[in-house]
Amino acid sequence: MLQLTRDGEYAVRAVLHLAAHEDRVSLIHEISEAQDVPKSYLSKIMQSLTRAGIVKSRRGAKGGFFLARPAGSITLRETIEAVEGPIHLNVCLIKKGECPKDEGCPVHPVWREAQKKLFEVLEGKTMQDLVRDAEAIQKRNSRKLAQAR
Amino acid sequence: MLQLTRDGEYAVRAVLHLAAHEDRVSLIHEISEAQDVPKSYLSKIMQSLTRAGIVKSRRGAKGGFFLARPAGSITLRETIEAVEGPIHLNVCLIKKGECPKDEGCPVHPVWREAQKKLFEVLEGKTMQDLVRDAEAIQKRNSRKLAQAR
DNA sequence: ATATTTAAGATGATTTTAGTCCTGATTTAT
DNA sequence: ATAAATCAGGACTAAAATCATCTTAAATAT
Repeated sequence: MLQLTRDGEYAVRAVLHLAAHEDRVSLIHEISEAQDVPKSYLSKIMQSLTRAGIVKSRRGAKGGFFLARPAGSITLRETIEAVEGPIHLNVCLIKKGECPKDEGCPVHPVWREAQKKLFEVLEGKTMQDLVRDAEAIQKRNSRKLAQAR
Repeated sequence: MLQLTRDGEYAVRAVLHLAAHEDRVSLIHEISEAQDVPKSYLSKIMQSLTRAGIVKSRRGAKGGFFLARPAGSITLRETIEAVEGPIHLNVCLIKKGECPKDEGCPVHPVWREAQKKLFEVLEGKTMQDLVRDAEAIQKRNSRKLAQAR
């Protein structure tokens, strides 16, 4: 459907949560509540993120999740692909031979271009950027609220 | 899966075929063979394209399909959305209220930007452009073939 | 030991995808 | 008038993807 799945959306929310609380570990339960993601489902998402090397986990008491690397080095694209697999806007971009025409198809370069542009946007934002953006939005909203009084 | 479905791919092939043979009507059977699309499936695709006002049809002997408008006025985006419905890279772009955070979400503007970029690419190519591109590729390939001899 | 957490795998309901097939409506040719 | 050619529309289906849930195992802190 040319649309991000829940997997990708939930992964972004989870990593963003960890990025906003980089100083400590976060529990599945906590992330689930704060980010509005079903707990048992989130558990699967976190497993993928761990395997992808984006987050790390510690089991047992005092355990939980935390970023494996600085938030400034984790992009949206990386986070999404960790749970959804590599993004290919059209099957013809997966590899040679997926399209009958393949070379010789005039639409192929258009999809390549579209995907490149998409990647530029998704790679242009790190989790650190997004945490800062969220803070800015927060500040703007509370100022608005103060004015309304 | 953030990927174009067969519907969209087939629609593009079909409209491209009509654009390359704008002087006459094309049969389902013919398009199916030439563009490698299952015949009975293509029938559905053509119905959507007709309803969307991109192609016109005539029934009966000497009937078939043809473009409803000049190929230069039909974009890739339009063709795809005719069969897949409006493109929304993320559910949060469908309308307000689809996302729990909605306003206040720092990721939302990123998706808006990504979608804008995608639309720019898909709207920047008309069916006329693509037919010309295909001809250029054809010419280049036959020149290469001649050199190889 | 025990309580707390994540890891991994099995399972399942619902929706989407990617088709097929049949009947009917329309148009043209004879 | 009738037959032949074509598209229109709807019913149907198999397989895959989506979006979860649940249970058991493993690791860790106290």
